[in-house]
Amino acid sequence: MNRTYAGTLDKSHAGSAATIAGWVQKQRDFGELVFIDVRDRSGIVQVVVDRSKGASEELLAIAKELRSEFVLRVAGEVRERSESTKNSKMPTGEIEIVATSIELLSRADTPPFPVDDEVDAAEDLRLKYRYLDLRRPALARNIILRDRIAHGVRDYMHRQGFLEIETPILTKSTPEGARDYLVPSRVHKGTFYALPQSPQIFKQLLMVSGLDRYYQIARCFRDEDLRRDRQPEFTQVDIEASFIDEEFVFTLIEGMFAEVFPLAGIPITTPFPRMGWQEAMDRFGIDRPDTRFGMELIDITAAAKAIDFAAFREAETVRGIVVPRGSSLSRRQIDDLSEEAKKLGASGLVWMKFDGLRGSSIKKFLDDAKFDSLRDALRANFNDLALIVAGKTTRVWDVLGSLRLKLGKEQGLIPGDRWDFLWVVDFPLFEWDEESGRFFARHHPFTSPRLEDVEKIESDPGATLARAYDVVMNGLELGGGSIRINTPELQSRMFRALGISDEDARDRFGFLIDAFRYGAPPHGGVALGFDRMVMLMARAESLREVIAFPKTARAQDLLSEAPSRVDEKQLDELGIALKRPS
RNA sequence: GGGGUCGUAGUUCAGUCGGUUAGAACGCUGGCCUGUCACGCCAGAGGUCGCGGGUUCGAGUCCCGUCGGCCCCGCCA
Repeated sequence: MNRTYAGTLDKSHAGSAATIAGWVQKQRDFGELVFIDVRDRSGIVQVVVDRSKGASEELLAIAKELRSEFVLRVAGEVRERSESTKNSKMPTGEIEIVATSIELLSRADTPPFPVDDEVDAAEDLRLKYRYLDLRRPALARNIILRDRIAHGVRDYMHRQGFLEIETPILTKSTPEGARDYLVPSRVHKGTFYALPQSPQIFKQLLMVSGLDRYYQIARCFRDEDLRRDRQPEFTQVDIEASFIDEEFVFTLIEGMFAEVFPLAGIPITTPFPRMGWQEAMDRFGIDRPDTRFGMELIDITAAAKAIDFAAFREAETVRGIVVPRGSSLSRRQIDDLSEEAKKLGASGLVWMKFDGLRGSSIKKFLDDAKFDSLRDALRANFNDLALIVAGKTTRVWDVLGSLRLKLGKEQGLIPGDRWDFLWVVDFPLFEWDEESGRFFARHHPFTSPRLEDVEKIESDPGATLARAYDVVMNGLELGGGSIRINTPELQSRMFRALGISDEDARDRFGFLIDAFRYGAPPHGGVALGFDRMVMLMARAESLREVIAFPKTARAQDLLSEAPSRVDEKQLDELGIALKRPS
């Protein structure tokens, strides 16, 4: 049976026979004349049954019986419509199929919501009936795009000589990092597998194995709370290669993006600009800067210290952002920003308006000369608004970085059709954690320090730079990676610096440390957030729009109703007793 | 864990200051209709106002609790 996709038909098929199969989008009954819009994954085409043009009584009877979402197969002849009946709103609007036979394959209950791009049904309903939601062309298009991108990635990686290798899903829990999803072992009662947060250790082992160039479109699991761009199970394009350096990774990824992003009409210019972590923080207050607009952070510590204002005098740094034409913001709006700043940890937010009135929240500390000196330091123009935060540098980065993004969106400063790709490099190797009073690995504990920084691991950990890199687009982290440590000696020093005892390290990563004793090549890699890539390319607002069966904000699958209770018998077999049976 | 917001017919929503029988549109059911594509016309069915409790003569509306969707903070090496 030669089936054609409905959406692919056009004038060039006029006069030829065609068979389509799909769902009834809409039936319009005129008595002796019936139109049926038939939908399949490619689109919609109009079928016509016309008694006056020779359609049989039986055919008409079937056509009249059709309801939304009935499944049918239609055979007929493609015909160009007369000029007056063409529909320019439909891609197939110039033609229709004159049915010679209609086979009713399946009836359907009235759907709980209309299967139509126009209608915004409640999200929980859409998730419960996901199979219906996926019939909607807009959503189906995203899933189809996802396939194209995955295929593009595989094709590219294969040509670059990479092997697609699967790694275990049932693996070992390695605390530190995200919370693990655990799977109890039946054979070894009281023990648990963990689902992988990423295939990190396995891909490094594959390098020790000499397989040399690995990639995988890998499912990863993290038991943390969700966001619109975070699902508990998600997909990474995971990559690792031996005998390579940073430049290899940059070129590889730029080449991949140059192939894949144009599939969604997004232009790619390579090579991507690079920015040091320090510069990113100083200019944008964040390690994944959105470079599509200005309003950068400006250091005004020198000018601010000249003012007799305690919060400035005592601060480690004083920095500000200048909102173009922001002097029109109301007191209320500025108060909201102030509150936002406090929520982010600022002790206060100083504002200055550069209109004729020279308004400021610290006006009583400012004479005209000092007001102007701050204005000059901020390089502000007439009618601009400055927002200034003083305090610890990391805190100031945080607050101003967030306010910058918020204002950029609200003030419409972000140009719509721009795609700013960027490498962020020279990350610090460690990050100081106030709470526990120790250093953490910023990326992960296998990341190599820069060669010239190796001695700082012990002498000045905070100043040690890593051979790590992130690829960022429009302020979104698309992926990150590093060149890894490949000697047991350096790895041990790293663990010690992190306060992980030899015993601990043995227990958690012993197999990797062991492996490194048997000849580990220099290697490194990167992991890309595949769902996020698809989301960007689909111009979707949420990851849920690009995953076939996503979970809710509370990590449930409303379709299958997972997670769910299990039989007492199943728990017994696993040697598990619930603490609070209910 | 915290904050915000939403929850009324199958769907999307309206519902005034707490007051009589809870409405609209779409959808659905039946009928008519030959060029529609948001078809049109006629008739009709359809409600646990998320759930539980409270205040009140009286609650969709007020109060408390709870459940669920979404967004944000924390969290996500």
